[in-house]
Amino acid sequence: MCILKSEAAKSLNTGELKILSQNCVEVDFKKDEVIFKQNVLSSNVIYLQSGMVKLIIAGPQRKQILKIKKAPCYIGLPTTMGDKINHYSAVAVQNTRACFIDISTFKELLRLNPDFSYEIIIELCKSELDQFHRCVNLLQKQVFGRLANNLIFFADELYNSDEFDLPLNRNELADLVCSSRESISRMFTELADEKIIKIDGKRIKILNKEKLAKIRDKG
DNA sequence: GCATTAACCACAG
DNA sequence: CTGTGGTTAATGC
Repeated sequence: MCILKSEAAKSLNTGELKILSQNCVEVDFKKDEVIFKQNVLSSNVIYLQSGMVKLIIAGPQRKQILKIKKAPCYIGLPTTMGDKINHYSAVAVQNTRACFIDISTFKELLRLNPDFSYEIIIELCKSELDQFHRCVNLLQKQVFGRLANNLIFFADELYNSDEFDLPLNRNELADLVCSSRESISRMFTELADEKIIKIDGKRIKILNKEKLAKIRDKG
């Protein structure tokens, strides 16, 4: 049962787990497949079992990548609990296995089991703090700082390695840091010239993390 | 004024 | 899909 792996689900008893497993469906997604779509009615909370996903919202001007999320985690909690329709879309960035949990089942478990609810609240709070920081970064830093910030996030949080394949193309990176495709290109070549990173297509290697961190902090 | 930052356009691999 | 050059607008000494 996939959900067993979730931190929150550890606090469920056998009966509750049974309720969960009977109202939960596992689905595999290939890279670029849409897991859920903005503006459509949503009735599931989704637990990511493996893989990686980008959350995208269509803004007033252009689209915006909200966040890259890596399994194991829940996605769509705010968008499913907060309203009837999805406020953003989720698209697989790599092959991903997800578990769809019926919203009424999920609510029932929240009601039945305080430990489960507690874990969910913790996750949501962490995520909100995260968003606050992201918001300030986006508003107060220049593009270089925002890009460096995300490169370090990829290395430290997503891949646990200083060498990795970018989960996004240049255009999407621009959508992530509120910039333009051209600026991202230029910055990559500049960072490479200064031997701070090495680039080969989507392959990135961070050569000088101290300098990169300095760029991130200075903005 | 002059420099810097970064977006938009166009064109080329 | 990417990289580069030219242009341009906004902002800050």
